[in-house]
Amino acid sequence: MQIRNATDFSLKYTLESGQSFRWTRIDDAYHGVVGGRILKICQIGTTLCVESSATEDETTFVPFLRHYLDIGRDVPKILAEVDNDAYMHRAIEKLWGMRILNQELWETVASFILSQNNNVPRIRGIIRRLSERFGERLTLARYVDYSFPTPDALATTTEDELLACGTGYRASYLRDAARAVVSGELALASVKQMPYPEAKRELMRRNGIGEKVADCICLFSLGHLEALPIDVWIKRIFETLYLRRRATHHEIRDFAHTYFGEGVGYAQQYLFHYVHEYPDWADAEHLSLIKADVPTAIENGKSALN
DNA sequence: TTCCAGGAGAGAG
DNA sequence: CTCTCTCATGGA
Repeated sequence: MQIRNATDFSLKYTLESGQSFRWTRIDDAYHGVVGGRILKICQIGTTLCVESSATEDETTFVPFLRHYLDIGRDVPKILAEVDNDAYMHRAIEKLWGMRILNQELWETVASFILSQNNNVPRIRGIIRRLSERFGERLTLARYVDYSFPTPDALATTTEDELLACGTGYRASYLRDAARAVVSGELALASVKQMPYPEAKRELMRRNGIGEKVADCICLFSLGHLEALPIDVWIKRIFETLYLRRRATHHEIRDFAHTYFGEGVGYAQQYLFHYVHEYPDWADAEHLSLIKADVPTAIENGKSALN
């Protein structure tokens, strides 16, 4: 099956920018599990070639996948709105086509609970072991993978079995969240209907979901582009490039939202991935890109800073 | 050995 | 409100 006219889209940057932990590149094709089936996707120009382990109805599958990959949203327009300085301009230019996924909600909740105080390779390993242990075996040709465990599967297991997958102290957070979904105390279907502030607040009622994880869920699953997950990297980036001083999360949030506007989630993702792709992100040459623009940036953000 | 990773919670001040 | 300490794990 093919998806045509995927313009201003990069499969590589979209799937390798730390928002999903489930995709593996083999040669030029990405293999992953979405919605209980294995997908194999490769990009040739503006065409995506897709294979599925399930029998797909093209009339529903193509729109589903376009939504998952955020194709169809006018991302160039959003990027134009956050393109406020030479530094951001370079990030957009280098990572052109990167989009923010709309991932399945339960998987995103569970994955980012596991992400706290952890690194991407380890998070991927934990999720892989949880899926092997509690998910359903799937095959596409000779490729084998496992569906993400259902809330029920994780709610009815023991904490020791979760620990055996490498979750560490996050095991109880994960199991409690699974139980809350099963009991209906955390109503995922209704969270999907909520505007950003309510969705975030509802998610943060769970033990193990703080502000950053809630923002990741809002951004990477629910399409709330005004969400700004502040991890150690985003804090470092804003302190180094824009605020040029030690800053609290509140100050960073205030500045970023004023400076970048409604598309701050997209701006954040380009900055986050850029500094990972380019380890020299804060060298003299890079700092010179933004130096002339900083006073403007601070000025634009000042109304929110005091 | 220590430090770090897409942090959060509990407690103290 | 902010600051500090701890939490399990493995790779650098």
